[in-house]
Amino acid sequence: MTIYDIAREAGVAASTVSRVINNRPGIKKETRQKVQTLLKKYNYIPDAAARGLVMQSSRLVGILIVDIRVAHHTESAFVIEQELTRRGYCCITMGTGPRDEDKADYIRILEQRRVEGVILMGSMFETEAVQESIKKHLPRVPIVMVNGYLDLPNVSGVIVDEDTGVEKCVNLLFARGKSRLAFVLDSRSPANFRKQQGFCDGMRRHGVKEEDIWKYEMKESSVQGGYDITVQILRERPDIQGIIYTIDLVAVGGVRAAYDMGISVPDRLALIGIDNSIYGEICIPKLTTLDNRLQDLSESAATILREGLEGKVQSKKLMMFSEIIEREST
Amino acid sequence: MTIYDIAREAGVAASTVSRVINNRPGIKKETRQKVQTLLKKYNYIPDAAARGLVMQSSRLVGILIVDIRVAHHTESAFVIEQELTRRGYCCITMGTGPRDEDKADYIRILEQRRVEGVILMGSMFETEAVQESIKKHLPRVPIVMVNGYLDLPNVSGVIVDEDTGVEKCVNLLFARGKSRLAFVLDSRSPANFRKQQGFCDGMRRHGVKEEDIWKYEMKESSVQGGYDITVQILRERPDIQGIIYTIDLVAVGGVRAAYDMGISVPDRLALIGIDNSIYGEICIPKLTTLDNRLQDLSESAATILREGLEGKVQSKKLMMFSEIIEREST
DNA sequence: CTGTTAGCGCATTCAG
DNA sequence: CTGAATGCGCTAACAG
Repeated sequence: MTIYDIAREAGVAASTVSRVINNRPGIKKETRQKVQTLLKKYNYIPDAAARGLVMQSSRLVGILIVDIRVAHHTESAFVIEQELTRRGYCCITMGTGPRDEDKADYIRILEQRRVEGVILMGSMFETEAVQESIKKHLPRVPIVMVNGYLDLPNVSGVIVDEDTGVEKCVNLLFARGKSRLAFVLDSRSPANFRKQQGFCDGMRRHGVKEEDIWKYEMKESSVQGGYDITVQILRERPDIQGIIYTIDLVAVGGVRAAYDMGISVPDRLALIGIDNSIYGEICIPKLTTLDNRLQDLSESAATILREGLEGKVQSKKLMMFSEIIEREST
Repeated sequence: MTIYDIAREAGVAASTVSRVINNRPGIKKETRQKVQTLLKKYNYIPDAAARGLVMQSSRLVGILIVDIRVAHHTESAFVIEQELTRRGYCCITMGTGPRDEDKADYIRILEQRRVEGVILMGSMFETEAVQESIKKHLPRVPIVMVNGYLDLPNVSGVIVDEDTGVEKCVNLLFARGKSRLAFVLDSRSPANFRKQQGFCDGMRRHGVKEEDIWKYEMKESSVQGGYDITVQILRERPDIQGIIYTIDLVAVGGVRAAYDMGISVPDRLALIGIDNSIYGEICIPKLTTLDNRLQDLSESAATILREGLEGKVQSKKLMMFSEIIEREST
């Protein structure tokens, strides 16, 4: 069913049908009526591709997420999609997978679909390959990174100061009398390295010697992974007093490990996660966590992208501040 | 940058460029070389909309999810997207929101984008309005529902027998010596009503009188909501011995409520959730749960949709069997 | 082996 | 107020 089919049956020209569809003025009432009846009769819906072709605009926004199973990323995507959908854009979100070349390739796919704006979710997109792909394929399309940044004229970033946030966590633990601390990295994302940097800075500021700044890295970012690494840490360093994890999901595995080993939290061991996710509210004791304010981050990202879509200024770098939510594990 | 721009600079016709792009045979090696060099030079990527228009095919698959924040739905979407992307389709997933008219409207949006296949995630799409919208807008496009079904010639459903699954949960609790049981409904989806039905059937089969089949419904599907309703249940029925929740997320709220009220799990109170989600592994004690095998469900859904995309048979109804994973809460 | 022509479905001139 | 003609970027059929 095309406008021509409708036009023929209505005994008018295709352009008239087009005018009716787009509510253009200057159509006789009866003609408009007649056409509209037919449109309804055949459940006619214009082809977005054809319309986009002639209008030179797709009204499409791409949201790229490395892994849509990661809770805090879908939370963000939800907020952003809501806002942009309200503004008349059609948000298509896609999972790229962790491989760098695939992430870059999805930039190409977005060019192919002629998106008018892009959201990049998470610091995992802060890579050379992605940067090059943007330069190649989407050098003029407004792009906003959530918790990440790339130095390109059309890319904006909304980031949270997780480094100083983690430093504050270190301070909190010291204030609670815990000074022998470890840091657990769940995956090698730029954001996580920033967190680790904050940990090291905090420890140094407290006069801890370099060899007593304990850093651990895990194989798999999961509850089980958090469990395993925590057991290992407790074996290697029986006198440890506190652990900071890059992500709640992994920290709750640590809570369980402590429980199974008969180590009381927070008395003997204090635990802190990051993200202020639902996981931290489930476990017993409830997890102290660094709130990186993803909700606010996402809203800002949506706003900045909207401005970009409307042709306003680009390439902002917005910084937000994280804060500790102290619960039962410290 | 269009094929015409490339063609002009290469001194050939547009169709030649098109042939090179699509690896058509019968092009002189040098010509192909010359064109390819230019394609690379300008990072040329064909416009999917224009190509789709003339090829009468979009290679687009739509995945509709009511709320992308719901973990088990994104888990499913992840699996399906992986499979279909591997087959050369471009998956666009969108969050519809809970309102019935919005869900129906997204069917229209998918028609507008001329998708070639659709995944509907969850039983929430099992509504009159969605059914009508499919009849109106996508009567010929293969559609697969994950854990749901609509009786339409182009719609297939992969569903899990959660009703008999819940009945098995009832049996388990009776086997553990628990006979005074309650059922908690977290939201009014068809799947949840099926679960409740299974609960009632199971109770009746054990000779429980109708007035002793306790059913509760909550306002908000969340950990806190599960906490609140559990406190309420324990107040109203101090002698209760077991609770089955429609979803793990809510059940873990119940675990916490029991903990705070000093009620030992599972000795005095047994708790069961549904979904076999990560939440159940986090809480202490670990949650016994009904595994509805979403992974398998999703893989089957992807396979069926793929067959539909390839023009094979449609409108299957595939049933899978859930099974109890007993952990520490029963 | 390559160029010319036509048309996918639509919106937008420009005439009338 | 409406129709005919044109072109968006691309592929395919047909010539040559």
